[in-house]
Amino acid sequence: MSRTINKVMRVLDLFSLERPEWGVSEVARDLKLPKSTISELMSDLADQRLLSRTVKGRYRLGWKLFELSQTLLDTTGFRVEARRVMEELVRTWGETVHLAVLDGVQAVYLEKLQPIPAVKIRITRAGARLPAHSSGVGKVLLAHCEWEYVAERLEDQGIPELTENTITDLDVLAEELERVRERGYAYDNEETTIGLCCVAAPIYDSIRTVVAAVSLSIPAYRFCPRKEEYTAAILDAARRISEDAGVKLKEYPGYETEVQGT
Amino acid sequence: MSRTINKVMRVLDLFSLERPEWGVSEVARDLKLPKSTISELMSDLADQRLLSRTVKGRYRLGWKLFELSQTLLDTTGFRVEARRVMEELVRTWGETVHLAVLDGVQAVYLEKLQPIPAVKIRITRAGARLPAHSSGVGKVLLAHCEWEYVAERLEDQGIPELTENTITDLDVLAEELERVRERGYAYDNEETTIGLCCVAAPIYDSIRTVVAAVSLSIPAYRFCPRKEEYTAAILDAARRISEDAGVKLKEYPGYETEVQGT
DNA sequence: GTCGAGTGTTCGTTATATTCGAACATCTCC
DNA sequence: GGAGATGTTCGAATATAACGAACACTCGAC
Repeated sequence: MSRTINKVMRVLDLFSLERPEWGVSEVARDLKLPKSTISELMSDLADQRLLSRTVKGRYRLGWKLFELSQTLLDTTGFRVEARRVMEELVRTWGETVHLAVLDGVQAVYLEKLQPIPAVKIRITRAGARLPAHSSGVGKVLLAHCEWEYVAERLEDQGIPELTENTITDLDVLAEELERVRERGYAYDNEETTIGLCCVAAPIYDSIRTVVAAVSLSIPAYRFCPRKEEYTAAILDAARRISEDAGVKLKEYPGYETEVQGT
Repeated sequence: MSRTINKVMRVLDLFSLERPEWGVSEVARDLKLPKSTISELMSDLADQRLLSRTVKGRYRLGWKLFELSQTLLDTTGFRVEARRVMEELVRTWGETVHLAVLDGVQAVYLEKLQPIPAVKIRITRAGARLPAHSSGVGKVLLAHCEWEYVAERLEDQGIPELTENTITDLDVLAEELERVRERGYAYDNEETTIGLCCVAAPIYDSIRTVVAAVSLSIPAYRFCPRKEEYTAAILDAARRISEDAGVKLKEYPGYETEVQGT
């Protein structure tokens, strides 16, 4: 593993919402590396526009990152249609809608659409990265990976327990993912946040690979009595986004109770 | 300059709208470097999530880029208010609105809002990077940099002539930027694309530094007769976005001076 | 105004980590 | 089945990033 690349990422990862601006000395202190090393590194990163210099010789993230991110987004097929369908979901149900992809064994949230008087959901936002095993979208995405790979990565990285409902046992998770695969959708039963439930369904691309997941996130007391309606709604949404990608999914898994073989 | 970082950027820059997926051999051939070097490099980048592996061992840009880009955007103060005001501009005038920042001597477009029956503007999109000297937003942004710096960079990188109206002479550009500074806004008189005009105004942050620019882009035949109205509109928009950033700009440059023809 | 502690940057040498070609394991398509 | 792709692994040679010290500079306290 390239030491330079590793260091670059450690530097970039320091920049956060709370702390969007760093000086060379601060970074060097935080990473316990010589000032000179960091100075040269950050200077190089600024030359490449991965960082940008502020007036006072300090640094912020650079616009090159936005550029690259934008070509990534613009070449992500389902995004436009997903956005359209998600807006419709918010209008119809007045609840928060999420769109996420899988990265390793973590869910990266691409979009978060909220109704106007929104229930505050703290932990998610576009660009957030959350452990996949505890959320609706995450479980949908994990369910369509090779279990071998998932199990290995989870054991390496640990299986954080976000609430008392979070599944932290590998065997239990395996069963849960099997269930998700069979029915074609996943519930989050207050596994990420107490008081918050969620239904999620997979988005397929033209070669029938699961590429993303959408979900409705709803306070538990409102969710439980109308579970079936929400489930039907998110399945329909996911199906429409998938179909827009090119292939008719006549037997969209879960929608007509057909099970997709693996 | 770190050779590794340089190589990383050359690799990342290959990924484009037209070609969002690359294999190791393709990259190696394109960059004229040994396969093994590229293989290890791209493998490292994938480990860091700057790239992601597709099913067939090829690579796409990784979601880490989106993550970083998102924290950059979320820590960019003017963006939310800018978006609001821009939407209003589109509704009111039915024309395309751009928001851009300066990166070196190039303008990076953060946002492009179009009316429903849009005049097709090919070269801009969110995430696009264009030479600053030829556009309205670009000239506004350059006008508020040190001329020394701008001149040096332009001489290094060359001053591309996008249309017959593009300013390609450094002295002429210096005068133009002086004029832009004085009046507080810039015109693009078919300097980027023939047939397309533009008015742009600067966005200030709380310490009165120019951090971005907004513009109205309008077909020449529609623009010329109503130049003054458009100018007043974009100045008002820029002022409102700036004021939202914290400081009252009682004497927002150009706002209370008379609008002059070019 | 002056000092001192902070900042970011530059430099030269050393050792380390990247590089590269060849060999390897797969895969795809005639 | 084989020819030509692909991506990956390996070890040795070398170029490259790391480091500490010295530098120039800014800022605030006194």
